[in-house]
Amino acid sequence: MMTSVDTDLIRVLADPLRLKIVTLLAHETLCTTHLVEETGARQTNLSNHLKVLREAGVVETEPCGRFTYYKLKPEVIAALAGQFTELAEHARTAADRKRSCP
Amino acid sequence: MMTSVDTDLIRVLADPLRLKIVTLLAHETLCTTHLVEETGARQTNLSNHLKVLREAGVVETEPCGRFTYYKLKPEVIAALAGQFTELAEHARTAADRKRSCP
DNA sequence: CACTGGTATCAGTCGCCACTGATGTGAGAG
DNA sequence: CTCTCACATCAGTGGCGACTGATACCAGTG
Repeated sequence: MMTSVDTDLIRVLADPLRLKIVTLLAHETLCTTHLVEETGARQTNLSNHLKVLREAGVVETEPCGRFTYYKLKPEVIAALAGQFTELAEHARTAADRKRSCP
Repeated sequence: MMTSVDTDLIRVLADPLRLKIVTLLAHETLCTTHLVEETGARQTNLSNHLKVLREAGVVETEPCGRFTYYKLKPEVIAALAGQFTELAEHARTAADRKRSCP
């Protein structure tokens, strides 16, 4: 059985601005305006990144009048953490399993 | 205090081929030739990625005659897993902390 | 209805990075 | 020594994606 990590999910989180967004949302549920203030990025740019995060299932939206609240989905991050933990566990014993030189 | 995840480390792992390498090394300590067989990638390409992983401190090298063994550093992956776990923990209570609309 | 403000979408530009072929290096084998 | 093989480095190229301005959309307000 092959312990593997979701590549697409990591690629989504690999962008500095997106990771910043995720970090902010991990502490507080915010709407786009707040994120513009916090990150200093343009609204268009931020909206693009939020779309990526939404389509990746990392965040959820909750409309509130004219505003749109974004909140992080903890189970997605937790699942990723689990995959890395499993990988690290495997790696601890990988030094013993050394394939011989061809 | 701000729970944050190492962006550079994630960016290193965000490449499909590099993640494949990391996954393989998590199960077995291998040398470049093995990785060429397993991934099907060119030796040059693979060597470039291994350099990135080396400089990021994700893998260690161990010379063995003409061969070079690569092994994963478990503590790096474990640290990353810990950061995501912490982030997920925070996110579980983030729904309660909703900043009011401006 | 018109107007304002929050958010999403569109089309275009630009820079970074993954991949390539060619070449360099260094250790064993003969 | 020479030759071979494992691996690293170099220079060049192509494509994806982050960012931008302009614009469309939609919900409240008056």
